Amino acid sequence: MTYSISDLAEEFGVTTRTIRFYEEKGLLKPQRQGTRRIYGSADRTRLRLILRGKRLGLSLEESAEIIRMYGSPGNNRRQLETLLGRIRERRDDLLRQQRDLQALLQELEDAEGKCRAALESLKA
Amino acid sequence: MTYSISDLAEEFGVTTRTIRFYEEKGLLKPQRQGTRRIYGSADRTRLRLILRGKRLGLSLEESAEIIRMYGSPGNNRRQLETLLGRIRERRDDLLRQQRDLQALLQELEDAEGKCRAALESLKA
DNA sequence: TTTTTACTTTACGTTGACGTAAACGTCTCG
DNA sequence: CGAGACGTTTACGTCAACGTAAAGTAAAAA
Repeated sequence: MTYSISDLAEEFGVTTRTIRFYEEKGLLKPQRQGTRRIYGSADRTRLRLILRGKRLGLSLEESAEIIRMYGSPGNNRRQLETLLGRIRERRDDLLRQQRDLQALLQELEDAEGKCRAALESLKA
Repeated sequence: MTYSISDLAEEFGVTTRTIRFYEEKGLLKPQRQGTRRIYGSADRTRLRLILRGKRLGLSLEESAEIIRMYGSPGNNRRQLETLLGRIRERRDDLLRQQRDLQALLQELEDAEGKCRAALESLKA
């Protein structure tokens, strides 16, 4: 399956400018048909990963790094070990983020409770 | 307990410029002692919330809104209902983020596995 | 064949979140 | 009393992540 740039833009709710920008930054490398960009399912997946990273507050550079982590197990030992290190760093960041998120959710729940209580007391 | 601007800066690992910037944007309103800023524990808490929001990828404006949610249950009915709506929107965002995060953690774990396997096969 | 429609490149503009530097007060320690 | 240490305001600079507009190409529809 292949997609045009506006197919992807529409599907993911971003502008074509955004997608071209990601390419400019080396995050996407679609095929060309003449001058036109043709995206395959791999490109589509990468875009999905980028946007997910964005929702998580990652920079494009960080998302790019994570994406590189998947693809290239590489074969050099030292490279593998640094990669393993980076993966663990990222994971620790994410675990901290998970705790932050949990706390924030809890507090929003409390706020909702207070809010509903206030509404109740208005009825009375 | 009270704090100077550099007390807070050091404690939270940010610059004083950052803290002044947050004030400029209306997120903090410390007491003044002459021209000096004096922060209380409420300010400190707000700063903590802002920085947590930042780690979660929230903009300052979004963090500001969430902070306002805690403080002001307000008393007007319509106000309370819109507030309740905003709270739920935010919560839905966060729940989505939680799923994103979980997926990313899973994938990082897989990547770690692949990475370790590659290291093993190098030993052999 | 003309006119849309979709796509392209190039390039300058914008916004959020600060960094950085200058120029100035005010303690407090030696 | 002079020198740091810490604070202040003002203002221009910077970087990421796009937005926006101009000017052109190519294919498809009227």
